[in-house]
Amino acid sequence: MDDHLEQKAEFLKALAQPTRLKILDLLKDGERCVCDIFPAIGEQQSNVSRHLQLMKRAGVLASRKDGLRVLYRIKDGKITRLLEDVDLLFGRAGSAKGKRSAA
Amino acid sequence: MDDHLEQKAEFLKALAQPTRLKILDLLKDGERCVCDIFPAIGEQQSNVSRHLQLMKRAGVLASRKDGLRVLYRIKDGKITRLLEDVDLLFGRAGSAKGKRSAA
DNA sequence: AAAATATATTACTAAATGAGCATATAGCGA
DNA sequence: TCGCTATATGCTCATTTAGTAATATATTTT
Repeated sequence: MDDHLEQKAEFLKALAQPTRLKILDLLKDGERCVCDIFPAIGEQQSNVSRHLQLMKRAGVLASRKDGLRVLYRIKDGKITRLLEDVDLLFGRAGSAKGKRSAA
Repeated sequence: MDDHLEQKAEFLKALAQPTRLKILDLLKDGERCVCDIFPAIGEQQSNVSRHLQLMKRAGVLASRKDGLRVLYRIKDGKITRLLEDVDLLFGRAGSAKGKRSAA
């Protein structure tokens, strides 16, 4: 039972960081390779790679290889929903893209 | 826009810690004073007090005074839902109490 | 007003975190 | 095979974090 707590905390912690939120915001539109992500958010490749690993270990992301690249994606649509729900808590609709019904 | 990211990260971070998850698990049944919380989760009063402050600042909790005591509560039912949704992600129903429909 | 109770705050310590830079590893094309 | 590109991994540094213990600040009761 305490084990579950740890896992839950780890999962939430994986979401709870600005750089990672930026990455997730990109990935909500579909899978992307590291080479796309790090320029898009203005962080170093190594830094982004680490954040991706961390989120993967926490169960937030999944990945697959495509030749040289590694494509990352959000593991479960529910996670995207979750993040949108957090936005709603702050009276924020999603970041103007890929929104759902609005109610 | 980056401001919102920070706020979102702070909010999620406030949830992403085992001791705080224990506190939230207690509070989902209703408001509680510090004096009830800290023995219930086996942490020091000062430690719990600081976690409560942190969650309050992050917008997770609200509080009111009742005589000597301070009663804390989860600020918005949506937050409780959010935490339940995280449980569902791990194939966990809520912690056996106060569950909703079960989907 | 003094004692008792509940909560918040401060100072300290150990551990975790995020970022940078350099380097290692893996897969592709010549 | 060699070089080129993409990703992952050490290593270090500065900062943040969770916890403890001690103390300060209410608020109630006597």
